[in-house]
Amino acid sequence: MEQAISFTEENYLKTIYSLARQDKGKIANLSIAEKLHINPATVTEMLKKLNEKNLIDYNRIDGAALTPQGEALALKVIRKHRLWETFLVNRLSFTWDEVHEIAEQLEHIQSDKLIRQLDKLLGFPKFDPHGDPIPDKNGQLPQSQTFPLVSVEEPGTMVKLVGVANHTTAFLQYLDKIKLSLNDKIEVKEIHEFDHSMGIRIANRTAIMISSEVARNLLVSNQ
Amino acid sequence: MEQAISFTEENYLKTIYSLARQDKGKIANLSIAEKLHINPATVTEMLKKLNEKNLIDYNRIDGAALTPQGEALALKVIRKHRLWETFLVNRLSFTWDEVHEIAEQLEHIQSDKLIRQLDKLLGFPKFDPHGDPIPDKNGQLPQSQTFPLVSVEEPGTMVKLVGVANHTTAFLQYLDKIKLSLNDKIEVKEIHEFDHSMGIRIANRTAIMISSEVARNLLVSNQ
DNA sequence: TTTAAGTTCCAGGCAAACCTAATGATCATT
DNA sequence: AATGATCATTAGGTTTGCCTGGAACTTAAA
Repeated sequence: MEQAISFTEENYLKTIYSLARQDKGKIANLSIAEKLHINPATVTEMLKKLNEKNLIDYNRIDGAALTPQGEALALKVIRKHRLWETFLVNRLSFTWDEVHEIAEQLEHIQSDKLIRQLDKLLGFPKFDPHGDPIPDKNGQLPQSQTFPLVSVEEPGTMVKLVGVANHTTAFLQYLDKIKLSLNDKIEVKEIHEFDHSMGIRIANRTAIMISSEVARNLLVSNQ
Repeated sequence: MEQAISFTEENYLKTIYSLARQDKGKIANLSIAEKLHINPATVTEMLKKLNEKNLIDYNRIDGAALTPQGEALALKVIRKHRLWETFLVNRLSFTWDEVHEIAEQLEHIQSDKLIRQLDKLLGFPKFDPHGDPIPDKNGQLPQSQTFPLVSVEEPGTMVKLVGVANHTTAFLQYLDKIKLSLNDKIEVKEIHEFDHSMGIRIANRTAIMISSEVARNLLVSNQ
């Protein structure tokens, strides 16, 4: 019994997956409704349907959690999304703030061979242009110990930008403006207690100031 | 007033375009219904809708014909389809009998920049893996004077395979089996009057027999 | 125990894309 | 000019997928 999954259903699974990452645990109806900008009643309906299809475990008290099948499907969609983003940036000269919407369409294309070959063409990338990990064909996420820049407490610390936690066009274009790119080295020069703003040097250039909000959205690793 | 076009509507436009190529002129309701395997009443409904949107000129007596806008849209979809097929074969190692269904999905992705960049990546190809002409970004089709092999009347004629008129998996796999590929040289050795079957030599190999049905679906050019 | 927050149930709606069955129009031929 | 064949249209449904608002319920905290 091959059950077809609609675009909408795939998007719900993706949303539940990403909320579960953040919130650790079962997902409330309302948080899905807010994220997707739809009515909570609509969410209830869909959650019941996904529960029927064994893609989530759902009850009114605990909320929703992906079943293994649901998680596999969510990871597959995420894999496709991130591979397509990588393709768009690496092969078709898109900038990192342009690719999300197109990838939202491309992620629903159904063809296992297509995604396998695309992965191969791109050289089996582990991270997409935003630094997000790309699940492999078995749904395994590459490990990376990243942390938000804002959590650095010692001036003088050197880190490397490996990802962003905010994918909005506005934020990405801000990074372009301050000429901060993935894999750039960042040295924390000063940390201001009162607002957690930071002075940083990017790739040994002149130091600049960034707000704690920005620092919160920059994911970095040691060295 | 940007009016959204659904997948289904795009498919109707494509169908009308291709029928107009064959049948020269206005398209009857019934021929669309047969091609898409749907009920004529359904077709009537959709044709009225497309007429409303000024994508076709339609009345019950003459049938349907694409307006300039409708033709431009049809050509755009065909362009996308054929560029994606080219990408799949040239970059992702697909065979020519595997690509149609995936391209049917990919052709509906909306992004002008995507298709422009894809075209560039592929080196602005003029023909897809089946030899079908790819419309350029202005909807212009490259010219090529091809004719079906079956129309050759003189034994000894040398031609080149430049396309196929039948895109079914069965036919394409038959061509693979007899090791006939695009751009192969074909020499017509003998023509049998009674059934129009032909003896041909492909790329100077041993001669083989093909039926007139096969010869009808092989598009060739001189030299 | 009351209230607020969250969830669900219910009734309903809407659009897209398809169907059947009956009716209507057109045309070729006699 | 009549007739029958063919094709198109109308009318009335169905299904799928998505959505809404409002009433009612549950739960947990004040």
